[in-house]
Amino acid sequence: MSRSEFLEKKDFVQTLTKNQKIVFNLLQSSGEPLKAYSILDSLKKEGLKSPLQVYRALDKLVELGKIHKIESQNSFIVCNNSNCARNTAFTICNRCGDVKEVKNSKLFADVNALAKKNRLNVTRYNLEFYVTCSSCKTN
Amino acid sequence: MSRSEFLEKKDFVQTLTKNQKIVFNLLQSSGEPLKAYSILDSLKKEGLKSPLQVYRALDKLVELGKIHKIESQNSFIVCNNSNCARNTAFTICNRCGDVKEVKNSKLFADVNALAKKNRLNVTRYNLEFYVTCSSCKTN
DNA sequence: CTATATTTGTTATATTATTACATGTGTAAT
DNA sequence: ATTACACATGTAATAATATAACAAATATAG
Repeated sequence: MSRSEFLEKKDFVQTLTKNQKIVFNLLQSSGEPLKAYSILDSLKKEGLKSPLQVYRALDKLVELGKIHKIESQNSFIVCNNSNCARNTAFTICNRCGDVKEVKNSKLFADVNALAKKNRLNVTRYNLEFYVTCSSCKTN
Repeated sequence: MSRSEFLEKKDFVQTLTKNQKIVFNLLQSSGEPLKAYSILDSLKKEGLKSPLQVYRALDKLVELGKIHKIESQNSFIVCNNSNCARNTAFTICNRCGDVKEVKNSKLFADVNALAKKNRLNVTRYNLEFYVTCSSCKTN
């Protein structure tokens, strides 16, 4: 069994590689979305030197479903929703850009139902809600 | 009344400026998503010289709701759905990248209802369905 | 052990997007 | 008509985001 075959099996504990780990840890400790080059800057002290090292780790983490890319911001955030199946739903503040992953798993089921109802053969979806976040609303 | 005030009124026929027109016409005649620099290349003969000219036109057209940006592809496509209210829903083929705007207006209402149900104060949303398109499926 | 898959390192370069500043053009109010 | 303002345009430079190409190191399966 090749590594890639192994990784496709369902119940395994993914062993991240060195670079994947340090990128993932940074994203996790940050909690908010980070951009590739800001990750690179932060991880210079850990020995990362080139954008490609970061992008490779990010790509793999996205593939594994451990992080998500927020397309409209070119940023990356730790997955908050263990059942997401790589589906993503975010609220993004129009004003300050603050991003939160929508956790409500009913929503995910509902969107899947919508897709089915519309006969879309969907493998995955990404839903971005643009909002005015509560702290921006009061100011 | 300033131009911007005028433009905010509901029933007006937007007069696009020169650059906005030629960018919009290209997108319309293309029918498929185009990228900014490919638009620039195509419009060199019309006198466009710099990326900024294209980006400025694109920004305004997006703002007017006449085109949409497909975030995950950095591409732009003419709006197909006169009632979209700047909401967007696309299918994007995993394999060939082919993009189609979802026209079904019931879907838009349903997503809005979902947002309301989840108490998200949504001004606009973007929904990207990743699919395997029919022509990729057969090949 | 060794063949293979995967990860890493490194340099260079491609692609996407914005800043900054000067100039032109249409419209409104005086 | 003249001034003032908003908006649009032109242009050069540069920033930000992402990938290609290739060599070397490391892990895993057989």
